[in-house]
Amino acid sequence: MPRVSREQTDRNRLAIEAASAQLFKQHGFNGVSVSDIMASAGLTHGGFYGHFESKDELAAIACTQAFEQSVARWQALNAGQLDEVALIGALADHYLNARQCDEPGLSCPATALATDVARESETKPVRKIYTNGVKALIGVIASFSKTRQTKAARQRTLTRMATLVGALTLARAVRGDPLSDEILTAAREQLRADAQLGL
Amino acid sequence: MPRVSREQTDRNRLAIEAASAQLFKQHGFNGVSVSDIMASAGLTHGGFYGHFESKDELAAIACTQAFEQSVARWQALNAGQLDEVALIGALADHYLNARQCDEPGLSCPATALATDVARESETKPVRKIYTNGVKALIGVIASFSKTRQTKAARQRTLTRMATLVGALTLARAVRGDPLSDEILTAAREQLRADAQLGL
DNA sequence: TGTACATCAGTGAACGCGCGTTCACTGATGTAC
DNA sequence: TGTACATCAGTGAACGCGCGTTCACTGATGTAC
Repeated sequence: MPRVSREQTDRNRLAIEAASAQLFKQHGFNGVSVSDIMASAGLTHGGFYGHFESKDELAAIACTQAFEQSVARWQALNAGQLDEVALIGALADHYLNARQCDEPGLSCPATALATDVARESETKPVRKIYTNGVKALIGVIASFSKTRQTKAARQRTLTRMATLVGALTLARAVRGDPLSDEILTAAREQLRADAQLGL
Repeated sequence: MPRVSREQTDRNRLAIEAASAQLFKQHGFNGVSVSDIMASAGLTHGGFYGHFESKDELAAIACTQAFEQSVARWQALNAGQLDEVALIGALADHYLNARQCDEPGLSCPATALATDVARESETKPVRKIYTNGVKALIGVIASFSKTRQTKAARQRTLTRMATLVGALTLARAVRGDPLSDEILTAAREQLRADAQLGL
């Protein structure tokens, strides 16, 4: 039943991008085939190269979009008139829960794609995209604080980011064991407690 | 030039195990082929199945050995008469440095294999091995403290583990950018500072 | 507005390739005498 | 200790399979008149 209207073509492209972002985060770049992605978008594999140059190009696009979505979600936490302590608590609750843990496809690329990106060659576009994405997320955490960004504050911000990523990474890897939830809860409460102390 | 002495056979098996542990940590379970592993051990791929049932079986063995090595290294930090603050500082220095960051093959499986393990089916042996390995590492951190393990202490221990894993994971993914070193340094100093405060 | 036709999005077979695994074979090792 | 032979660790070709990518084809869409 080819060919398809221009509007449908655009919708198909968006569907491919959305499906790939989800699948890449869930199974990694090498754990997903072009056929998997196209099937998930309701198409067959052959049409892929009408939309994208290569699987690598789509990976870069999907990574970009995934970070944009994550940054927007983090910024949305800042919509109310919350102070830093409440914002860090809200971020910890948002990031470290069972749903994020069980559904990497719907979750943050900073954690879901970290190891995949690290294993890509440094010349691949996705490396720079990932780095910029992480910088943007770190920027959102920093923006939660209304005071001047001292060296100590910067250090705390980077460590918070590391704790968020590490707790979710570990919780996923030990999923099925009570330790998984225990790690999420511990990091959540510790981040909140440390913020409370004004560290 | 087959066949080979029994001693050589044993040495070959050990070489395969060592090579695979290194390659799996570096490139992930699916990023390494049986041929890669055998070549890295100085052999050809066909002999693999004389030593192991399957690639999965070797993955489980390699994961077990990698954790044993990591646990031993962490425990070795405790050989002196250091107090908890000094031990946490020593662990942070050991875990969060450029060498660990640049050489995942020589590094800790808790970080290097986390995402790979998370993507394996829950029925695969490597899942349980990984979980037990992480528990052992957490146990070593807990053993650094000479006081009773309160709920707060347990929470701090789990968060420390998360921070170590997250900082190394992120530093690897943004390698090539100054942010990489900045994250390692920040987490290292923050872990030390928090320990100093007796948290 | 209606018709004739060029365009091109999507299909599915096909490509070369590398994967995990199997297996017939080789020839040095290990053993029985 | 020396010899004859069975064993079996390692080799490399081969298996079926799925990968990323290409391409001839189809037929509804979009356009020129």
